[in-house]
Amino acid sequence: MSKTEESRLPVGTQAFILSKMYYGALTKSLEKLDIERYFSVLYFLHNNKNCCQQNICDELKIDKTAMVKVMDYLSKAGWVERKTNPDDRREHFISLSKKGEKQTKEVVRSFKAIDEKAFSNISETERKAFFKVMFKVCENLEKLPSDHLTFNYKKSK
Amino acid sequence: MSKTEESRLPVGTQAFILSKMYYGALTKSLEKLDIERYFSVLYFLHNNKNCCQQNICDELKIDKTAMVKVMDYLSKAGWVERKTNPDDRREHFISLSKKGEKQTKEVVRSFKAIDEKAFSNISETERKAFFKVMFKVCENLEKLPSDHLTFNYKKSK
DNA sequence: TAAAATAGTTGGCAAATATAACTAATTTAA
DNA sequence: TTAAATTAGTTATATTTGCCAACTATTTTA
Repeated sequence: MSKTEESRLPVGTQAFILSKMYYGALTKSLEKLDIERYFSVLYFLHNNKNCCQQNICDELKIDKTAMVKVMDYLSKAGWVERKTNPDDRREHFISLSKKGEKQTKEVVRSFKAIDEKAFSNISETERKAFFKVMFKVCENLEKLPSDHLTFNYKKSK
Repeated sequence: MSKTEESRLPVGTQAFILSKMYYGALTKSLEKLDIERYFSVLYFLHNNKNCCQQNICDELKIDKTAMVKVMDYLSKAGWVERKTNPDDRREHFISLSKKGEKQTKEVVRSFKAIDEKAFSNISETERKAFFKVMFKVCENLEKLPSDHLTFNYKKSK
């Protein structure tokens, strides 16, 4: 199972595999809820109050037209509410509803439980170092020229 | 940009973001090719001879019905060939064609170039430790009960 | 104050993901 | 040793996602 440096998968591929397994486990552990998608958005909203859709798009690298559908789904299910920002009426503040707030606690618990299990045999030091590198890699990747990426403010033609 | 331990995203979410940025950059850097998808499969085939479709599915966590479409796409484009394994005629060995072999070198170069840039300001030691943790996390996640995951041999009902 | 940029929306299309049901070949276990 | 179970690959289908172009409303800029 262990790979040599030569044959190991590229970091992007390995990260994608990790995320697929992670969401498989997460979705399984949350199947009793009345929604079955977009848990990462709820996690984000739990930690970020008064953000608008574009903020979520930027942080989670989700396309803004996809975000409309996410919000339709979550507000229809009664988890989130959209409120126009009075100081910039283009923006819609997104907040968890009473129900969403309550249920999201369960979502966050599941996320943390799976993180816990994912790092079960890994020391605190190693885990911190791992995330430090992960953030650096993301920062580096953000600088590279990129295709169809998610925040389509301006078309490159 | 740096996160506290409390507010940082779950590892699965962060890995997914990383992979989206990674593939954005990769796709951009390979846009001159006559294919525009499934580069990770080609990378895998470059390092693994005489594998059948299921091997690729298992390693890259891709559903086997999706793999059929991947193989249709790549063989139609003339990059790969399917050959029945004479020792187990259920299996189709997948190999790179002459053209695929040649072009995949370019794909592998691009992967390695982006990995290089992704880890540009990260030491060799840190990088190795990072991948070690990444593999451990994947191993841990593999053990968890999981939904609709990709290798659907047996239905859990 | 006209032009440019931004937040969000809509509609459409291609691709990704998952399920169910199938064929053919091989392995297993009674 | 053969009937049952499993496996590799395929087909068909439905749903979701990702991306683009075009649009409205609002705010920023020059």
